[in-house]
Order: sequence, then C-alpha cells, then structure tokens
Amino acid sequence: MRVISKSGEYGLRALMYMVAHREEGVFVSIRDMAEHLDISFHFLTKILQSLTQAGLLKSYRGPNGGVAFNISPEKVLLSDVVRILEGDDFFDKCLLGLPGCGKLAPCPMHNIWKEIKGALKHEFETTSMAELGQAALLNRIGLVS
Amino acid sequence: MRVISKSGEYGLRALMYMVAHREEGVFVSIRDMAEHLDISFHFLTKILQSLTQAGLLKSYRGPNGGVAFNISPEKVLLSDVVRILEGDDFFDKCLLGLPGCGKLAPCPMHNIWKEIKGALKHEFETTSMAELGQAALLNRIGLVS
DNA sequence: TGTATTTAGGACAAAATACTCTTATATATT
DNA sequence: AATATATAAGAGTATTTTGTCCTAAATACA
Ligand code: SF4
Ligand code: SF4
Repeated sequence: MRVISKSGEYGLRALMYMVAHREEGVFVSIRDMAEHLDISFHFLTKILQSLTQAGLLKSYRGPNGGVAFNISPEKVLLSDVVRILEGDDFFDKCLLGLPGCGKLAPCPMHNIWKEIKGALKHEFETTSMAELGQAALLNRIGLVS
Repeated sequence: MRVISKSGEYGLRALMYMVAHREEGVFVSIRDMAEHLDISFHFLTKILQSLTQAGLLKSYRGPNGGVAFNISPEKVLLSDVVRILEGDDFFDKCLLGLPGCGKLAPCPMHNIWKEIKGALKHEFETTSMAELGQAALLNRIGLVS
C-alpha cells in the first residue's frame, strides 16, 4: 500500500529537514540534505526543483547556495506539497483507480473509500510543514523508529 | 494516490462480478468477466490464479469451466483479498515508505498516518465480498458513475 | 479417439517509476 | 579573469509494474 510515491516521500523528508535546520537568510545545501537523509543527490535535486518552480521554495546557485522556503513553512500545508509532487488530483482518486469519485451511482467501494479519503485529505489540509518540522526536532528525521 | 495496485483493483472487481453473477455449482468464465469488466483476459487470468492458489477460489478447466468461490463470499473479507494480491504486509506500510510503523520514536508523520491506516484496515477487515457484491447488484459493477 | 474449450504457467514486451550522469548556468572567492 | 561551488535541466539507464503471447494440461462432447 503505497499512498505517496518515492518522489513525494523524499520531498516531504527534505522539507522536514529544512524546517528543523533552518536559519534565517541561509540556504540549505541539497547535497547535505541528500547525504543526511540518504537520498540520491540528483534525484532529490529534481524533486526540489519542482517545488522551486511551483514557488514553494527559492534557490540560490554557487557557493553557500541551496534552497530555502519561499513561503513560510507555517503556511505550507502537507496537501500543498503532495499536490505539487504527485499531481493536483491527488485527493480525487478512486480506490479502484477509476476517475470521478463521488458522483451518481457509486460503485460498492464508494462509501468505504469516501470516509478514508476524507480523513486523509483533512489531515493533510490541516497540518503545516512547520508542525512536522517541530516534531522532527524531537525525533530523528525520516528515520524509522 | 494509488492505494491498491491494478492487480488488486482488477481482482476486487472480478470478485464483485462473481458475487453478483454467481449461481450455485456454476463456474464463472474468466473470459466473460474480462470482457464485461474491460480487463485484459490474460492479466485477469493470472490475478485469479493467485486467488486460486491461495485457496480463496477454485477453478475448473474445459468447456463450461471457470472460477468459483472456494470460500463462501460472506466469509471472504476485503482484507483477505488485498493481502493475497498485494502482499501480507499491506496494512503495515508507512506513509513515507519506511518499514516498521508504530514503534518507538516515530517520525512526525506517524500520528497522522496511524489514524488513517487504522480506519482503512478496520473497513477492509469488516467488509465481506458478499456485501460488496450486493451493492454491485444495485449499480453497475466497476463502472464510474 | 479427436476436437473444441477453458484454465495454468511461463516467456516476453511495453509502460511507468525510480535513479544516474552529463552539461549548462549562476555565484563567490582569489 | 580564473577557479571552485552549487543549482538547473535534460538525456540516459535500471527496476518495477502492467500487459501480451504462446504452449501445456484438463475437461466435455461428438
Ligand atoms: S464510485 Fe467507486 S469506482 Fe467510482 S470513483 Fe467512487 S470508489 Fe471509485
Ligand atoms: S514512525 Fe513515521 S516514518 Fe516511521 S513507520 Fe511510522 S509513519 Fe513511517
């Protein structure tokens, strides 16, 4: 059961890292993140590029360069991140892979799925990256317990 | 957001079809199902083979052959099906793709995910294929509304 | 017995996802 | 200006998932 893709996972873990390690006016090195989080540097770079292009992050090239939040992490919702990295229809998917959930004459799975999906969407839309970052400070980021 | 794979989707849709169309002592043709549900015949055959090998279905070769429930659909839970088709650890996965959810020192996503996953698991473990089949009789199976 | 039908099973191919590598561009420092 | 460092961007490779095809085995029926 994979809910978010590897891209989504890596992106979220990187943003958690950034929140936990941010300093005002300092860009976080992608290479450092990749090493600390054990993610392929080039792959992570691409993922973060998507977030930069979407306006969520800003980047800076050259020595001491890196990425930083362009929007305050208090205002960045989990749902914003997954919508950018996994597609805008992330929360509109059907359990059976068919499009158009919630319309007339739903299939037998509809009621089951409606509840679950609603709960997931609600959680993602009421949790900010800042909150996740705070929690990350208490534990070891992105590591299994 | 794909929760179940294509294999799982096809398997569930086929079982719903079987419940809705079952007659005592009659095997349901895989080819008929594949056509009605618009699923590749060979692919569906393999998926149903897994369910047969797991003992959930029984099959019969030759004219008027096909597959039938080996276990009464009232006793077949949704969770049984996905565990067979997607792996026994289906409900043990982490939102971030890391193994071992629910242990000490959880990551920041843990509380969010724990609730959602618990709800999903509960729904799947309290819904039988018979129930889904009943609902399927009322609507059009596996079709989007 | 021979033929048609239907699942079983494995090899193969296509598509999607995940990951790697190379080159270009921007910036800082000397 | 020259060099080192870092992200941007796109091409290329690997792995997994999904789908196709061919042959074998079982069964029914003429
Ligand atoms: S009605 Fe059923 S098949 Fe259709 S989108 Fe909703 S859950 Fe999926
Ligand atoms: S604690 Fe977090 S990272 Fe670990 S398994 Fe649970 S949700 Fe995943």
